Amino acid sequence: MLHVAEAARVSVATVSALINGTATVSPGLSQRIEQAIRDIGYKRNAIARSLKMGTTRTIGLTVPHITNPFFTDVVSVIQQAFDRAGYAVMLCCTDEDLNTQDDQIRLLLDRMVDGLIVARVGDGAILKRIVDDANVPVVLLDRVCEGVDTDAVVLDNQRAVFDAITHLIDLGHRRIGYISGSFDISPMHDRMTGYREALQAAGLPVESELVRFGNFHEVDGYNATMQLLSLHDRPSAIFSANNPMVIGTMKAIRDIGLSCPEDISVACFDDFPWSDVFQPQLTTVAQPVKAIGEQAANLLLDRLAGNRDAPPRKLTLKGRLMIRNSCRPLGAPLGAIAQSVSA
Amino acid sequence: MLHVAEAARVSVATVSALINGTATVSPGLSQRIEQAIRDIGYKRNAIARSLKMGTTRTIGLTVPHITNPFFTDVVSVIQQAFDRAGYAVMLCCTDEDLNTQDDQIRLLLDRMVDGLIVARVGDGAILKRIVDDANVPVVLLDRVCEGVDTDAVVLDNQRAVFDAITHLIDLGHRRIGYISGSFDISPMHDRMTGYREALQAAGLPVESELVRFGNFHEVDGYNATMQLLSLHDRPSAIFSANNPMVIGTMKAIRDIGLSCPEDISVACFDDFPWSDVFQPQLTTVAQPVKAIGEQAANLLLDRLAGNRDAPPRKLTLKGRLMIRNSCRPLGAPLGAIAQSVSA
DNA sequence: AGAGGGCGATGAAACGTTTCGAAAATGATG
DNA sequence: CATCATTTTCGAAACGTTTCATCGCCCTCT
Repeated sequence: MLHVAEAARVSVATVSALINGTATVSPGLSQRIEQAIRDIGYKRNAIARSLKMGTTRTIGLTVPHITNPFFTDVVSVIQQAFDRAGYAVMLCCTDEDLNTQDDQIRLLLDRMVDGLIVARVGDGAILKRIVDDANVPVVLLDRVCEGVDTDAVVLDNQRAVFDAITHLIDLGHRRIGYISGSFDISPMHDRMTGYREALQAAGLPVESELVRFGNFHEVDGYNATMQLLSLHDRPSAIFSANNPMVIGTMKAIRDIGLSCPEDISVACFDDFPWSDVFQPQLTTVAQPVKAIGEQAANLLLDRLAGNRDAPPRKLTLKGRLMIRNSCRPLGAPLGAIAQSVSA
Repeated sequence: MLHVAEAARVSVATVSALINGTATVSPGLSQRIEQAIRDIGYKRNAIARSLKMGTTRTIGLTVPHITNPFFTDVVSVIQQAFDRAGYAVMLCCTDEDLNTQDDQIRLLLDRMVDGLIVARVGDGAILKRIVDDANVPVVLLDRVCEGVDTDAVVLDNQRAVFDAITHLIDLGHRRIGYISGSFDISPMHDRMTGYREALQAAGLPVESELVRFGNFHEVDGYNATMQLLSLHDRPSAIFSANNPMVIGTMKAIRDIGLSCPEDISVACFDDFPWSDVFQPQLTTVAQPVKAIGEQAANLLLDRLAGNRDAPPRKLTLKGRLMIRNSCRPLGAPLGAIAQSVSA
């Protein structure tokens, strides 16, 4: 900018005024300055600007795993929304690890991000402390956190799983295996509650041998399914509480020599693009990923636009049960499967 | 830092020296300063530091679509690598749009990223200009760009497709449909070449009615497949040059009332995690995503470590044909499919 | 014609660091 | 004890912006 000012024989203040439109500058000088900018190929240094202005027009986004298709989609939507608004997005993946998450959030705050969208991991206490003394707005995504009073976008997980399990019960299933992630994040807790309540509402017992825990990865789903399938009285259906784990479930079913849905029905949380072109077509709980991402972005953009003092807003969206042919009616002949399928 | 200095009754220079370890400071002062840092809860402002140092420890990463599983995986690996190295990653998605890409790269450069990893889009001329006068190292990912002489990591696309098409020919297929992305990015060109050469090597004609173009999205694959399937003499196999488009292919096959592999064989570029748990299990060309991501990260990290003058390095990795049951031997009875499957 | 008002341009301070040369303190040596 | 060498500390400039108070100019009004 100094060079531009010299070339145009004006002061840097005038150049700044022209670039930002913060004051009127006469046509003559404007032209000289614009010419100088072109000649020199001047680009404003956003770092210096950030330092002076105290804002970076950059936000931080941390998710557990970008390869989990739910997060892939949400990240994609959020990225687009902020791109439109002229913000850059710094992406971090915590790999479900608490320390990694803390480090990354600190890294982001050091870099003076203007805001944060966090799909948290692990215990909320440290997150709370970090967020409290960071002076930027934070939006919690997918996973809320008691004690951390801030904007959030979540799914009605309990209801969604309730509906899914009820669907299985309606099909005649009585022993329904359930594979959960660990309880220290809210959705896993709520989903489990939905499972339990659906069984109770149907007058069925909640048997602990039918509930297994994993750490969100494919291998965890595999192991859990192996255990369920080797039970003395094995379940006729399995519900997996996230998407990567259901891959493990399908592999376990294949490896043990069973097939879905003939021998065992499967449903899971989170839809994915391939779900209705391959067999079996998985019955899933589809999250409204587009809405989730956009709402999260909007909440943060609203804070960034200056609406700092509004009370925390918590948006709860509804999941949608996508009924396909991976769950068969129990007792009905196999040919009846087709009838239970809806597009 | 000023506050810390005052609290510890030293100069800011001393505080800086202690924090960065750039000079020895006596035990007495060290203790006072550290105490003050704790008391005040001081965090170094990375923006101010960047301005002074001329480095942000942040890199820019642009890909066409993060929802394309190939890019999802590569982004994930790259992100991890830079996270380990203490760098932040700014992610942009160009949506295969040239102008978006230009805007985003400019945005990143304005923010003084230390380096750039680009899976480019469209014409390379503008990219070249941007990269030339940006003074940061650039690594091209997946898609090279003649005229842009810089580090790059790509796949041997030609060979990979050659192998895949040859596999189809070996199975007895003679009319093989091919769905390509547009030619202005190098891999699509090379993949097409592989297709053509495989046919020629087998003494088969290259028929233009069997080659269709799309813009990388599912809907393009759908339309292209519809066209191929309504040909007077329809192909017995279809190869789709990327992953999102093959979903469209499968949907078109389903919608038209055919089934794979009984009526038509399908293979495609890019593997995905579900490929061997659902039916049909797609025969794919798997890219070594982990290696691609890590090599790209390493090339850039090496430049960032100071190795600026080394000549451009171009790494070419090999794809791997994953033979599954979505391609059936022509002429053989259906039962023979199982024999053509390898784990 | 002189005063006042509005507009356009500018100089300089500030944002929070790092760094360099100089000053001060310390220790060793004659 | 004076001198010198060495170590530790510090003041101030610089990074590239934005912003505010000021200044000069021209126009208008009495």
